[in-house]
Amino acid sequence: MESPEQNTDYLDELNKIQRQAVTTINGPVMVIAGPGSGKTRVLTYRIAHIIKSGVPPWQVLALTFTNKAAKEMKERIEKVIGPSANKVWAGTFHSVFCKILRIEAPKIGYPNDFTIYDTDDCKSLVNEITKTMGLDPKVYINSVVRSRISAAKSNLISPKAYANNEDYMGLDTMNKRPMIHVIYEKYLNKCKKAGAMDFDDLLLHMFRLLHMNPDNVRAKYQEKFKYFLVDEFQDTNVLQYEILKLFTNGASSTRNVCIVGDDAQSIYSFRGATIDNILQFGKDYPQVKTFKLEQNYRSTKHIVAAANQVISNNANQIPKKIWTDLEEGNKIKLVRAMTDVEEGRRVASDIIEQKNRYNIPNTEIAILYRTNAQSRVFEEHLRRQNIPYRIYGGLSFYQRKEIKDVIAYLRLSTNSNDDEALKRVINYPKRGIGNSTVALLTKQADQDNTSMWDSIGLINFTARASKSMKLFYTIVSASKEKAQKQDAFEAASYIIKKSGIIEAYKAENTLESKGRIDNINALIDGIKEFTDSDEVALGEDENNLDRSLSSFLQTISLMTQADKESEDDDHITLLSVHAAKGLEYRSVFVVGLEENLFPSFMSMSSPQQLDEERRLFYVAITRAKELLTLSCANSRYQYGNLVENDSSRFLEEISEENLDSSAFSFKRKSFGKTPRKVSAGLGKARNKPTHIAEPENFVPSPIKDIEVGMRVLHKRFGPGKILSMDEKKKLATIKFESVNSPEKRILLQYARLQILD
DNA sequence: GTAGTCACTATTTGA
DNA sequence: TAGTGACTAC
Repeated sequence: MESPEQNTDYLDELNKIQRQAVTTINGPVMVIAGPGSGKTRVLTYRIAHIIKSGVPPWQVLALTFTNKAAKEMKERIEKVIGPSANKVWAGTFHSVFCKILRIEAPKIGYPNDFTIYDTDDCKSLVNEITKTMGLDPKVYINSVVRSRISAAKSNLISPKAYANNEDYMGLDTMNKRPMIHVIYEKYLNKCKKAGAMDFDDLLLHMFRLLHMNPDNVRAKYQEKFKYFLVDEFQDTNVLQYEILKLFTNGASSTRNVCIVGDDAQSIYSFRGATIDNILQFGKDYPQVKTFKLEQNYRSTKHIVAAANQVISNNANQIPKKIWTDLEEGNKIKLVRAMTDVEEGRRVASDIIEQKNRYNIPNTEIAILYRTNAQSRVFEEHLRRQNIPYRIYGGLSFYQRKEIKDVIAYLRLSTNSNDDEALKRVINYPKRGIGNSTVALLTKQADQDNTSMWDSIGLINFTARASKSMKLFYTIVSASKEKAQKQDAFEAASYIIKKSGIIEAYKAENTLESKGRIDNINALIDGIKEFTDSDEVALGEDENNLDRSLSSFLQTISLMTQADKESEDDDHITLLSVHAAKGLEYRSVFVVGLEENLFPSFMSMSSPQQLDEERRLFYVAITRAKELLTLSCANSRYQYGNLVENDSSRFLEEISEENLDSSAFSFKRKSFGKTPRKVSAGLGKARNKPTHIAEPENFVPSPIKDIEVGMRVLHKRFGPGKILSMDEKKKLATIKFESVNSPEKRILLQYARLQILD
């Protein structure tokens, strides 16, 4: 362990205000950190400084929003203080609370091995509840119900409080959904029975634990953690802030809490974040010392000036002025294209030009858009120009079907009450447990108010179902035992083998199924890595590593795709503005700057929402270090229609002197108009057809002429050969040439084929 | 169980 | 337009 008087060279790397923010380690501190102001540096050096001053690392709790931010922070602390850095409790809100709940869950009526329900599980659960309640799924729209429940949780409103809350009930009644509070109550109940928590619950139950304070557990953690840091505080919701207060505000707490944030970069109010927390912090911690980091080390003068101009149009902000010492740099370039296709083409050719002229590597270039759907045109042109690219967002590894299936088995083995996992795999691989049997099970469990697993023994199934059920029961029982006794890798290997999933895919024997098997093997490798690693989740005792399967499952539930991103690849990056927060690139393209797109048409109705769009634009342009290009199109295809929009009002908020004079100035007619629909259905030539057949030439042949061995054309699958057919000429087995799947069974009556030769 | 059809919908997204 | 979920008919 380092001695306190060790060198503090790192302080020399900080400016005066940064240094104050780093060295004022006692008492409440608020750091308002503009973009590029060295926020992460302050945060990490502050932690290093705390530890250098003699505080044991495990007394420091640092909370972030993304795993990536947490990881980066840890790595940077390690550079300053060495390997003891990994004793710091640094992680996302969810992962840290998950760790604590894993130890304390029994105090609030949950098992240690609780499962974490992901979004799909929640969807399925809400579906089941609305169905059994006989509610119309068109009225009780799944996503709406879930977001209402989530909002209630994030604002600490219980089902009972919900039912008595005029605002919530008023809105629900107005939308003809007065039963949401009942769904909410059932939802909580079902999760409890299943020993499951959704993402919001990790926060909610953390709150309940500290609030209800069984066995005086609050004192334990107030005793344990002496120094608190919260990153991106502007993105916290009410619940998160209340938890922070419970941690820091008690009698035995020293209230050494530092929050870091930027009200101008708050872009998540749509999911419950509230800037009020920043304002409230000053009231709750009146002795707070505030530091404003206003010097920007990232961007050149033109970019910083533009950012200031844009954000000054917002009402209500903490006053500050971002400035930079860096050079003037290039002016901001505007690209005005006629169509979205032209926009894509010009951005791609500009990228080539920049790479040549300024020698910018691909990894230092990013295209930022408001909606993910915009990425397609850019992909096409980048591909055409042979520029390698990668898109952020999309299906993560853990969301793939085969991985979810395997994980469902693993989940069931550590917590057999996990109904969602059970429903997923009870008949996968197929073992003859059909819908009616599952329905029977659901009903019984509902009646007895138990889990489906516990109901299995109580039902008189038909002979066939009973046999299948016994098989399933044996598999899971054996798996449960392994999960108890062995480490994650050993248990998982056994369970996966026992489940028969790999055999099922092997039997399919297609390219696709081979890929799925590869993915399952990759998962097994991942589990091996987890078991061998010494960075596994900390148990009760920091030196005692928890290598159990349930620990593994809880860890991966909180991971996302971005977490396993390989950074050394040579590619440019395409991502939404939201996803770009916290990142920086030498050259940034912000595209689609049109009214109704950016700002989004969804945000036109209220000034508050428009301000959030403006903050989003502010975040977008401040990602750029040297080169910033803003582009818009006169017309673009949206939902299959050609739509004309004025260029974005945000462009007019940037002064001419910061803009490239070679670009022509903008004349817009008026804001706030709905998009003009120009024409419909002209999009035919835009995208290459995904199928091979030419629809124009397609003439289906009469069924009677079709024979085994013929080469035929299918409208969607293209040419193929008929391998076999039943006598009545109803069903044909066809091998298509162009499709990666081997044989398809086609009903001739419906599918229509054209004989080719 | 599966292929095909129909109707519907359409920000942003972390864990 | 494109993707999805529900439904249907074998």
